[in-house]
Amino acid sequence: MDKYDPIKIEEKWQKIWEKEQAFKASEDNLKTADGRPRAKMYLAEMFPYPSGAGLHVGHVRNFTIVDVLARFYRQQEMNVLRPFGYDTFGLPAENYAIKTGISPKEATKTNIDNFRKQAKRLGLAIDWSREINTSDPEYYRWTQWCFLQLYKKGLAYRKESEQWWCPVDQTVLANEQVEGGKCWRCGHEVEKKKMKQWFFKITDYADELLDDLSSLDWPEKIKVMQKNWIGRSEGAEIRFQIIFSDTAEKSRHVRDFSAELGSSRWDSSSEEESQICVFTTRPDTLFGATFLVLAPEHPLVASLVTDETREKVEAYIKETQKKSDIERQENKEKTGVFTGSYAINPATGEKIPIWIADYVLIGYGEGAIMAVPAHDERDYEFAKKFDLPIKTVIEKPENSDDDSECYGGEGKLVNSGEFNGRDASDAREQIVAWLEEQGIGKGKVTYKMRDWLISRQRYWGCPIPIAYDKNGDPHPIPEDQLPVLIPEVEDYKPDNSGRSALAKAKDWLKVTIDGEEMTRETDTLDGYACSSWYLWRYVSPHDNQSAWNKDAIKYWAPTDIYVGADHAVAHLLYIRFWCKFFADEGYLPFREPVKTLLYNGYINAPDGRKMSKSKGNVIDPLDVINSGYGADTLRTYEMFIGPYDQDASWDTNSIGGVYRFLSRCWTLCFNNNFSKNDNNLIRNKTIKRVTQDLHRRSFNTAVAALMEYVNELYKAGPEKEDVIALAKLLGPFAPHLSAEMLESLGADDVWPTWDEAALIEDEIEIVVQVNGKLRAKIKISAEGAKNQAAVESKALEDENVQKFVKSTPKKTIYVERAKLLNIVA
RNA sequence: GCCCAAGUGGCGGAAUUGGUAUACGCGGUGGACUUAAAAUCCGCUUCCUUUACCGGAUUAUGGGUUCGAGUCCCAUCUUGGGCACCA
Repeated sequence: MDKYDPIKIEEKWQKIWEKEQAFKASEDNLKTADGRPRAKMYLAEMFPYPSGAGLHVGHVRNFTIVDVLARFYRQQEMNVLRPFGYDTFGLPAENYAIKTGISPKEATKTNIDNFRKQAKRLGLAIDWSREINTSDPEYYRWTQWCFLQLYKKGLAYRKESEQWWCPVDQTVLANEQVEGGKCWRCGHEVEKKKMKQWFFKITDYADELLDDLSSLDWPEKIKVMQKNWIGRSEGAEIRFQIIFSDTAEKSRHVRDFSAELGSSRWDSSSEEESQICVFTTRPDTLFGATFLVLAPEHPLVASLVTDETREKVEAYIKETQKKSDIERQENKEKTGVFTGSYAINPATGEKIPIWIADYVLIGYGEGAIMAVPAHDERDYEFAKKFDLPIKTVIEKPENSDDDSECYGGEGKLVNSGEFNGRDASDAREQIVAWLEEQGIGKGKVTYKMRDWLISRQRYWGCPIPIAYDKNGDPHPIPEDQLPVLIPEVEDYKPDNSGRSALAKAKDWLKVTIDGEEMTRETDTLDGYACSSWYLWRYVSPHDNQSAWNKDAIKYWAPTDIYVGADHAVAHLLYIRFWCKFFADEGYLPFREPVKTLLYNGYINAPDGRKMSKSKGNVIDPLDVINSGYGADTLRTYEMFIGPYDQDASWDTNSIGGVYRFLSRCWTLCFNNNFSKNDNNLIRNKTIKRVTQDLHRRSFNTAVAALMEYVNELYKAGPEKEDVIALAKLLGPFAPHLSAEMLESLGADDVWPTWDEAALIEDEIEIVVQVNGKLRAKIKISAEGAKNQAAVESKALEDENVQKFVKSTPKKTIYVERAKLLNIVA
């Protein structure tokens, strides 16, 4: 018998699979060989960014999860689509180009070739004919088409606004790409910069994106993150009449913040300029509003200051501007100044002071609040510090254990005029109705989510298919002129003009549309736009008539299982947004792109820290394969390492155990020493366990079950049938070894089924407890186990049981399902 | 601060519906084979007591419900993740 030589057999099978295009998917593959219908199954991982460093062990885990499921469903004779692609636009390739002069296009090609070669060595069951690459003009032509569809419907628009700007990468960033005030790519602190930018109007779908979360088979933590990100709050906007102080500046020097806020909320008549609009989720506490607070950037501030307060207010505003957003977030100590003016609480008619403070944010709600210190933590803190009145309007219920001075809960209204005695929850609606009657407010919903900023001032991205006429007005590039190709340039470096390197391609900039000379847009699209539709491209990746073929999409999509480890609120929100948009446009027959989302954990270095080049603790999967372990061991090890959705640390010793296990599988098959032993029980048990474990995605215990099976076959001696079952069950984890074994055994790879009857044992072991403590194990016939009295009398015969049961038992509990008898003595 | 998840041997982890806690693997240890080592094969390996059996303790800590709790409830501690002045 030859020794198990993974390198040899893996090369052999990879060649065979390549030649036979073994995993090519077709929507015509509807029936099994014996005529039963095949269900479709579409699985994908989040496609990788092919970095120069090649595959790392995290990719292997991610790809293997998809592969195990793909092969499992395939062996169960389903029609499986399992494609692969590359997310290739982005900063690393461009920064590499700036450093080395090698074009991003060239570097990307090299990296893809390397990635593909490495992925193939894992033995993945991929339909390689469907490979896609987002920086391929054949692909980004359709990204541009998608943009134009959004543009046509007004969901891609341009506006001037303050945006996050990374001074290192010299580009703006989406809110989703700013992590803790820092650039997600380079980690440098971001700044605000006012620029005219392109946006996608994701906020149009805020409600649906929120509501549909409940129907998704996604991890709860992702749903919560998306819910928080959308940040829907229901409440009311209320207008407060301003009493201008005599010395308050009447000639308005209202600064223009309307662009900043993306609306014309404050482009208003003089009547509205004498009012302050606030947003609140607690209109029921209106009677307790004892002052107003405006964000320092609020445009009305300039007209509220008086001669006495001007100096202080201006100093405060200056101080706030100096602070970075991070500093503002870090320092929670309340600060603020009085403007000098007052407003009227519309409910009480009382005159209340107007303050400014940086704990009120200009970007949320109305940039102004009514402060109810008795029932809001922050307002309470502020009122205490500046000695402002606190007025209770909600009575704390008597049974409440909340003993803080500031009560934010529910209760009955007091000090609230005609609303006294009402429940706060009812009063919310009633007060809003009253405000509407009075014409001074209305019910309103606000969201934390902002529109998706998609402009990037970078070279290596999908050009935005827009050109500008002489007046600077945008025009879409006609669809028949797509793709707008990325021009070749000498120097990829952005300058600080706020324009990408595309601006350096002078000839490319000129374009004629409808006989008119225009200048092309030089911004490129956020890479997330390119990945927002790729799951649909996979169904017809080479279609040159449409982004995706309607029949193919109807058959394959939506994606049944999508596996990733990142992008909870960016990519995973964007694909849902595009899906809903294209469903509205009639291009998709479903409104959610992914049925089941699996979110796998990371693999850390043996010391538990993140793997990184700088720490020198990176495990290279190719080294693991080439060291002699092979891909099957690597794959099986990464499935055995722990639950797929938890982080795990690499253990260099443990992988040896998996290799030993596969070697033992090999030995069982190839030492030509089959016995005639009856292993029906353990074989059927194992088939059942592995099948059920795979259905519930418990990959680590499925491998453990196979290990136990092999250990038992070593002891008992295997029948040929036992080894055939083993080879089939190994298929998802160790496909090369499985194929080699099945070939030698002359068997197909169809997933085995178990015989429930074979699982019934002749003699059953019953656990006997006395007062819940294990005291004996007795054996009884299957027939006897059905009879509680028989089990009891047998148990009481046991010497050890007798030691603990001195008199007649008070009670006995027999659980046949658990094979357990508990005697209460 | 708020929300969520988790805490089980020396280590990674298992226990699917409240029913034998510690499966499987690593590490350790003893033996077989070998001149020897590696590889391989066969044992043992939660802790305490014990040559062994028997027994006792144990799933972060403290209570509770139950015939029976790693699993359910309450409180506390620790770790990880998310959100973080969002009115």
